[in-house]
Amino acid sequence: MPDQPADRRPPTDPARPGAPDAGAPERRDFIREIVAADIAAGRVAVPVTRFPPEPNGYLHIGHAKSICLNFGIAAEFGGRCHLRFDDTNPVKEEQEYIDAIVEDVRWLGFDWGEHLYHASDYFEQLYAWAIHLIERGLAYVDDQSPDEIRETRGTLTEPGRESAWRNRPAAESLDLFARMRAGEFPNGARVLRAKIDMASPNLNLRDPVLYRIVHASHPRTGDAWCIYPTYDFAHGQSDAIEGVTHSICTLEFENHRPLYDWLVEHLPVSHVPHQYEFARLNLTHTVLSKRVLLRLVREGHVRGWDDPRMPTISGLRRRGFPAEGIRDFAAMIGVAKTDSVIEVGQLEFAVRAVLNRTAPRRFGVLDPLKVVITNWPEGRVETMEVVNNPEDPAAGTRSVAFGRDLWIEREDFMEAPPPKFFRLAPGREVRLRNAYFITCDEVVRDATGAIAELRCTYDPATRGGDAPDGRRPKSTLHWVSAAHAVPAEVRLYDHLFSSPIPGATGADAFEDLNPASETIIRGAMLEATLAETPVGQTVQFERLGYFVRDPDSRPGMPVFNRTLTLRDTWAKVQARG
RNA sequence: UGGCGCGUGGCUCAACGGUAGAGCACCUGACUCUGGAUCAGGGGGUUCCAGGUUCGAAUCCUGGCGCGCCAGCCA
Repeated sequence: MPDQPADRRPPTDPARPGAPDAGAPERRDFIREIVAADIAAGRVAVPVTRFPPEPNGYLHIGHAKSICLNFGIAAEFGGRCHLRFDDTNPVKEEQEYIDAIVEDVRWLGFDWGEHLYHASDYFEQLYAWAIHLIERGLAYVDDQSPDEIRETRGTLTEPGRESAWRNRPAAESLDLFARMRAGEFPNGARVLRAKIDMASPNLNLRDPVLYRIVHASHPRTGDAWCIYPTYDFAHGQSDAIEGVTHSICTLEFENHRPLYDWLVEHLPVSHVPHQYEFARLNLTHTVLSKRVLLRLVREGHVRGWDDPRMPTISGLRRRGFPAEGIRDFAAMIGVAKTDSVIEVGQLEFAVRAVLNRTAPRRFGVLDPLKVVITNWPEGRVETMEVVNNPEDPAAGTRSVAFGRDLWIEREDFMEAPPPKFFRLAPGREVRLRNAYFITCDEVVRDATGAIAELRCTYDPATRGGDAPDGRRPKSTLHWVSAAHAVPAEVRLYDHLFSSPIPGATGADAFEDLNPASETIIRGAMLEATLAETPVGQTVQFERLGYFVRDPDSRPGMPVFNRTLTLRDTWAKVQARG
C-alpha cells in the first residue's frame, strides 16, 4: 500500500507536536489529567489503554482521534495500548474489515506490540462469568420475545415491568443457558439478562441483555458458538482481563458506565478498569458514521471504502494525506466533552503544513495551452536544474527539459486581463519558473475562434529565471516541454457534501452530496519525472496543489489525485468579485 | 415529561477563586523565481441567562434556558 517514509516516524517522537515537551507549560486534556493524577496518587503504576474497533466497517478520521488519544497516552505516560477487536456480533463483522483496521492503525504510525486481542478470545471466560451471575441470582434466562422485552422495558418516564421469568430458579436458568449454548433454540427464543432494576431511570440498568442467540458463523470462532455476549457484557470484562486502567470511549457510552461498573463489581475479576468518555469527532462537509459511510459505498456514491473522497483512513491515504498530518490534526483539536464540529479547514491546514515541508515540487499542467517560442531554434532542447523543494535544501535538484513547444496552464493566460490579473497576456512578459522570461506576441485561434496557441519570444539573457538588468515579471508560471510531457489522468477532489453539516436541515444527508466532489481530467501534461513517481507518493504540482499517484495508474497513463489545492489568495480575490 | 452529560470570539480548545488567552479562520502590511511558503501587525468575547456566596466568579451555590445521548437481542 502507499506509504511515505516520513509517516513512519513514531508518534512518541518528542520533537513532534502533541508529545510532551520538556520545558513548555503542560497543556493537557481532561483525560490526560486523570491519568496523570492516577499515577501521582499511586492508583495506577503503568497506564493501559486500548483501541477497541468493531470490525464492521473501515476506520475513519473520527477513529483516528481515538487512536491518537489512546496510543498517545500510553506513549506519553510510559504505558501500553492494546488493539482489541470488539467482535461480538458476527452478523455485521467481516475479515476484510479486520485486515483493513490493522493496516490503517499501523499506517497511522502506531504499534501495539504483542497486544493484539479480540473480545472473542474471552468467550469462554465470559460464559463462565455469566454462569457466575446466574448462580448468584444476578442473571436469568428470559423466555420473552424481543417484542415483549421492548414492551416491558417501560419508557423514559415510566418504569419497566419485571419479566415473569425473572425469578425462576437459578438451576433452571443454568440449564436453559447451557441449552442455549448447545444450539437447542432458534435466534431470539431466549436471552440471558442481568437482574438489576426494572425501575431504574437509566434504561441500561433495566435488566440488560447479556447474551443472545445468534446462529451465525464468526470470522474468528467460526461455528463454535451460537450465543454471543452483548457489548455491555463483553467490553468491561475484556478491559478487566487485559488490565486496562483507562477505558476511553465516546460520550454515547456515558449512560452505560453504571452497567460497566456493576458488572465489574459483581464478577470475580482481578483488576477493576474505569471508563472515561470524550466527545467524538465531527467534521464539516463530510459525515462520520459507519452506517452512512457503508451506505455511500453500497449505493455506489463513491467507488469504495478507500475512495479519495471518503473520510476513512484508507480514503485519506489514497487522497494523499500523510499520517503525520492526521496525527497533528488530532493533537490540534484537543479532547473534551463538548459536542463539537470541527471545520475541515483545520484538517487541511495540518495536512498542508506537513506536505509543504515534505512534498517534492514538480511541474504539471492540468489544462494545457500550447506556447511556441518563435525565436527558439527548432529541435533545440536545454536541460534546466530545478530545485525539488525550496523548504528542504536536502531534497536536491532534478533535470527538466525545456524546448520550443511548451504547455502552460490555460487559465494563466487572459486576452483581456482584469486589473489584478498578473499572469500572461498579449504583450506582457512573465517568467517561466526556473527557465526563461517569455513575452506573448500573438494569439492563434482555431476554426471555432477558440485560442489554439500562443506565439511568444524568450529572452536568452534570462536563463534560470533572472534578468541581468534586474527586471522582475509580476508572475511566474509553471510549464512543461511538449516534446517530453507525459500525458496523465488527474482527478480533482472537493468536499463530498456541499453543506457544512449534511442533513442538518432535517433532510436526508444524501440530498447534500456534492455533485462536483470529483472531476476527472484526461488531458493533463506532466513533466517527465512524474512518470516514475511511485503510487502513494504525494508531490506538489507547483502553483496548483498537492497530488498523489493513484493505484489506478496504467502503463503510460499515470493517474494522480489532487490531495488539496495550495492556499489561493487569487481565488479568494476572484470570489469576492 | 425521567436520567446522564455539555454551554468561553466564526470554529476548536486554555484559563482549576485573582487583569479572559492560543490555534484555525478572517483582515492589513513586508518579503518572495510557486498569487505558495515565511515574517510582522489587526479586528473580533455582557464566558447561555438570572439570582446568590466572596474584597474578587468563566471558575463555587441555586434556579432557569438551550443542546446532546438513552426506550437494539448494534457497538
